[in-house]
Amino acid sequence: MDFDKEEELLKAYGKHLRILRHKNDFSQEGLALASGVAISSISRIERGQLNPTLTTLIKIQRALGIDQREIIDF
Amino acid sequence: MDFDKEEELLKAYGKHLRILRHKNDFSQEGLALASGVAISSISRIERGQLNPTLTTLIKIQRALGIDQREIIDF
DNA sequence: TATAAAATGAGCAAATATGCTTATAAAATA
DNA sequence: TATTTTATAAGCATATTTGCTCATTTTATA
Repeated sequence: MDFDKEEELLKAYGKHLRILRHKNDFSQEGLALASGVAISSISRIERGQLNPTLTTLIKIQRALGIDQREIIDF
Repeated sequence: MDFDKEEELLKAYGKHLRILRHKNDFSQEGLALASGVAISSISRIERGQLNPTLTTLIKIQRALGIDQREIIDF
């Protein structure tokens, strides 16, 4: 990352994910159960403390029932 | 991952990335230099051996000069 | 306000991503 | 065919992701 700091990018992504989650009426716990991703990971991703892997993103995207493109459109 | 195996998903993603890279006229080395992602990582991602993080995906997307959505549309 | 639900925080272990290097192999081109 | 470019492979060290658990805090609701 040379333009943005990685830190800022992850924070921005966290906000995006939180909005998606709320829009689709999930609590962190509900999303964790539906996706198979640990609630602690979801919490950390939303706070910009974790840099999720592709498969984690796809698990979340599928659980939310959204389009693949939407998960990264932030 | 309950429907697909994670392995298959990463393979499918690797194919997608390779196509994007060729479409934009990059060698693995060129993409590595442009993105700051190690060539060994790029090679492993394309072969489905590595589960890239969000920031790695974004670095590659930016280097390729493509839309954010395109990097995950596979 | 009191209670319940939702989210954060911290710490641990295990698995894995990343970058680096060197050696080979495969593919493209002169 | 010979040369060069491109890609694979493997191994190592380091950093980080992930899941787990428990305690605490914050937010929503009765």
